[in-house]
Amino acid sequence: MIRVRFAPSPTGDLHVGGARTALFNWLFARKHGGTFILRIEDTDGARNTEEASAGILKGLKWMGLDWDEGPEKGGDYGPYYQSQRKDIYDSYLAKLEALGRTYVEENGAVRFKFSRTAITVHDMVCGDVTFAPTEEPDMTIRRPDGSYIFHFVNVVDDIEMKMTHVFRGEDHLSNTWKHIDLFNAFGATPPTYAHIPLILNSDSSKMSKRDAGSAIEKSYMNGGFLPDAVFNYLCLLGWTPRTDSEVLDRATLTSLFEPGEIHSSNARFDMQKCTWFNAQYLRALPPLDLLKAAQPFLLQAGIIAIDEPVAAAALHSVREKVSLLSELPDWVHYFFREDYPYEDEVVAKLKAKPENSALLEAAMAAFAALPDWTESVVHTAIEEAAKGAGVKTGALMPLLRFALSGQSRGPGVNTIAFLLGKERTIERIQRTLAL
RNA sequence: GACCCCUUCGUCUAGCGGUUAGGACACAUCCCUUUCACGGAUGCGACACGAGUUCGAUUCUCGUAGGGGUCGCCA
Repeated sequence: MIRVRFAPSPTGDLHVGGARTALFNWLFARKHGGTFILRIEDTDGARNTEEASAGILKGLKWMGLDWDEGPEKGGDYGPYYQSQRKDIYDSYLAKLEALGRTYVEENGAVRFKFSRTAITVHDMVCGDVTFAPTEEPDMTIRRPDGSYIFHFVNVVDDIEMKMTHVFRGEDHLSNTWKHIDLFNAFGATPPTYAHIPLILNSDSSKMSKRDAGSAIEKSYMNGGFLPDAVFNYLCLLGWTPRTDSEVLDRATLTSLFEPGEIHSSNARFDMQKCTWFNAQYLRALPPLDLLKAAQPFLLQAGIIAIDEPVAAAALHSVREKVSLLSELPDWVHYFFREDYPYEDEVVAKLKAKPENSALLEAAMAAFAALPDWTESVVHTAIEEAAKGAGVKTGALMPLLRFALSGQSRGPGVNTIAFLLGKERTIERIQRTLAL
């Protein structure tokens, strides 16, 4: 039975590196029907905060990385906060003491005596990596105040929680021999490791919490990204599934996931490509799902969508024009207010030719005479109005677009008119004629 | 400084001894078109360097250079 874990330390928000680490663990667990555990490594009281811990849970949930054991969930190997596991660590320390593998510093800190033998890490990504007997000083595993250090608790918990595999950042590879030394001391079998490549900024520096685009909540949740898109893009940073398309849903990514295919070289984060993925997912969203996803951004822009089907249809009509949910309000606001603003330069164009008013009036008359109100009927009416006025359809369309939306770009004019309804369409033309 | 990992278009990558070195994002041009987009087509663009192994290296080996990581009483 496969058991994997994501073990963040709550020193800040969930960032893309952490999310990708969690993602690979999650994929592996889900693919093999294993257990995905969330363990909060809050052993450093001075640096950990509850807000950060909550933020990490929030980010994971948003990404759809649900855990089987851990905070809010429980499980047979809890507690899942290391700050609550002191008794367990004490007993493991006692084992080490009994083995004569520890000694106490003058100030009370406890150190673990390295075996000082060659240690080989068998890694699913990097292959076998052998470290020569170390010359480093023995490592501290407990602070003078009695709290424990990462390397120690990490190993103890991986033993206690029966982890079978560990996917973690490659920054841990150089320390893994220390962990194996501990596993060996405890007479435990180390998990199978997979050290995954780091995510770098576009300038090749390691992406960390404070870098632009690193925070899941701030950059992606609040930035108008869809979780599926970020999930998809992050999968492709360090792993290439053997498929033609790169746009793949969770089920496909899960079934295709192979740890052995994970790259061993670092990857730079490309916000443009991540945004492109988002655009792909945005377009594929059914209207009501799009509305649901866009609601927070509409609300933020002061748009209250009362008529859900119409709002959904309005959003749907511009779905191919945007890449982010946050861009949607600018494209649809005029559907939700009668005092929509007019773009200045288009007002100038409209007034530049006196005959424009006559064209708009012709269109208005044609609309008024319509017994039905569908997109195609509206379209035909516009064509005929243009014909009757002796101009091309293409000359009338922009005028109507501007009258109905105040903008020079948007969905098809017949679509706008249809969604507004006959009455509002006529009112808007009148409002524009009065400019 | 020591040790570890890595090195194909600007970026993400395919390639696992013989390919016109393929795809995606971005960019450029054209087509489509009532706008903006979408979509379609085309183009631009890479094997870090040096030895060796081999009939033949992007591919294997070793160096060099470059990048990243680790060496905490952070995780």
